[in-house]
Amino acid sequence: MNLFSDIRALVIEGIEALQSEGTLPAGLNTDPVTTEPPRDPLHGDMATNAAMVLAKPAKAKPRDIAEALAAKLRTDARIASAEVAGPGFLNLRLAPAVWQTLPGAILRDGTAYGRSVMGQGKKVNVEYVSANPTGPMHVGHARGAIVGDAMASLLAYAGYDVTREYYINDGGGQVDTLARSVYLRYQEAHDLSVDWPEGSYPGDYLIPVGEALKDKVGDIWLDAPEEDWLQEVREFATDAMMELIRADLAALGVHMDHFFSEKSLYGTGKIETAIDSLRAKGLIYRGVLEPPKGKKPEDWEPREQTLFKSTEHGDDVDRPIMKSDGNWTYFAPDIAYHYDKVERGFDLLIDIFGADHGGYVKRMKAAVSALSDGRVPLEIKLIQLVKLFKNGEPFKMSKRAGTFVTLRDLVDLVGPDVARFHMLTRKSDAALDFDLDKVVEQSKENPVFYVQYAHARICSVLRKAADAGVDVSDAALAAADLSDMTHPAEITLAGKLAEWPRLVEIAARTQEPHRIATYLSELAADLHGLWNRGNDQPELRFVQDDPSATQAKIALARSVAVVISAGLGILGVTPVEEMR
RNA sequence: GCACCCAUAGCUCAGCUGGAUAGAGCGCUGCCCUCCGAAGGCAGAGGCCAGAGGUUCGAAUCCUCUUGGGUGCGCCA
Repeated sequence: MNLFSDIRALVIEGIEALQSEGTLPAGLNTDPVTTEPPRDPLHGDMATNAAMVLAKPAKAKPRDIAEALAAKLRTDARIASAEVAGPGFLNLRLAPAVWQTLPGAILRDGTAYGRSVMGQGKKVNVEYVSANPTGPMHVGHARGAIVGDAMASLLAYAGYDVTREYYINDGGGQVDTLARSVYLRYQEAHDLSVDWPEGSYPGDYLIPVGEALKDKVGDIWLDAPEEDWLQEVREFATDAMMELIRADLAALGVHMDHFFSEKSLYGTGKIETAIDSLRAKGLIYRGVLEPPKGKKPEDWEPREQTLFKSTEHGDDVDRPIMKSDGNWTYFAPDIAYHYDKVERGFDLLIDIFGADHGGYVKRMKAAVSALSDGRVPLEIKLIQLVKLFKNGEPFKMSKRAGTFVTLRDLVDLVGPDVARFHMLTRKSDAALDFDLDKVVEQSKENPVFYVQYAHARICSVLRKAADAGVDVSDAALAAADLSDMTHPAEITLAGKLAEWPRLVEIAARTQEPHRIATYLSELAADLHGLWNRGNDQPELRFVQDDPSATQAKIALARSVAVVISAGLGILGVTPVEEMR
């Protein structure tokens, strides 16, 4: 059920009728024809641009087309009025009956109202978080995790076949550093005093890992050379870190379908296969790069290395894939990983990166373009940083002062629902302010509360009506007679509900889950607006003296609750039934 | 130096594959609380959409340039 596409279909029918009677020429492309909510409600319920986009190909004046189309549309029972306005807009007002049937339709569909088939079951891989397994995740990771997770849910709701994936960077030198740090904690667990070299990970979170290692192997590695223990400690340490990370993600409500290990690419020929695929396309060569301009390359010396000709696929310079010591650069396994994704048959790849990886976008897109011969698009979303505040003051994070805020701290302080909703209130390519106190405040300026409150209010009304003996089951409400639902405030609210399926498609197409949060805030505002009118106008209250009148009023309210539930479901936020 | 991202009300930000008189919250001004939940409500003032060109019937939206801010730029991932 999508009122906007229903009416659009009606508009297209009208255009076809005009074509068959010769008023409009045949063969017009109607794809650009849209039906959308008018900016000003005074213009009507819905507007179409049909006359304006058809004017040029039909070689006719927009207003003439609009008049002819209006005459056709007026014959349909669903159209109460059709007026030409401005440069050629056709403003439509829908018959009250159309609005009156909407809540029932929503209640029959439940939270599936708004689902779309837009994605056509296409396979999408959303890779997000992918934090290094060297320690607990911080607040910045939280935003990427939340945006990625909501993106995945949104695309699934819009009809895509979604896989949520995490790439574990467990193959590089940093995990050696991690292993050495754990080894030091292991020595400490045996009451040895140790020195922490530059660049190690001295965080407290490795103390229990060192203890656990001691419990597992005793003292066998205490005096052993590094080559004896490095490999095993590395595995032990990354396993421990991934356990930590999985638990943190679970606390946020994030659950991956698949964890992909970088290490699994080494020694298995997978990197070589991927690089060979590029070599077969003539994109791998030995060469010398120019030094970057502007930056002072103090120890720059021209050096021949193995390069990927990423400039063939839109990058600015070619990129090295092998270090001078013969090892792969970090880029090589990344190529192999994306090659694997392409081989797994995904139709669309989405990577969620931190903004500090912006310089990496072009080369990664170039790699996927080359590997898939341009068949598989790679979309990369950069997540801007989160600025933490506490009571209006910037909150300085410092490991030394003990004020470093981890993802787990964040969840413990504000809860997963508040964290998730607030992180999704801004588009992800803009920086976000997160005030640890204000996000839990219960006031209108806090959208998390405002939306939750709307849902709770509706639940409260349902409880009240049920206490009065009214049947408030969705089945009963869906069958209620809404022919008295005519007040503008009620129609406005129904109009907002009608926008939901359309908004889902816009959000999915633009891959911007924050639009869901924005919409929910608007919907909540309309609900509260109707509620407040009930203060002055008793006929607008949801609970009436007459049970059947109450059912009619509540059907509208309940359908708002259903859409809020659906929207919050995409965002991964629990709709609450009571506020305390 | 180059690349990418950002710039909308005093503040924080929405703004639909280009559409009509650019919206919300906060703050400000004025009214309102016996009323389904005042955890507020209604109304008002407040804009050169950073600037300049261009494309278009039509531009906050697309293109070019300029300015201001962020991020990144060969053997770290």
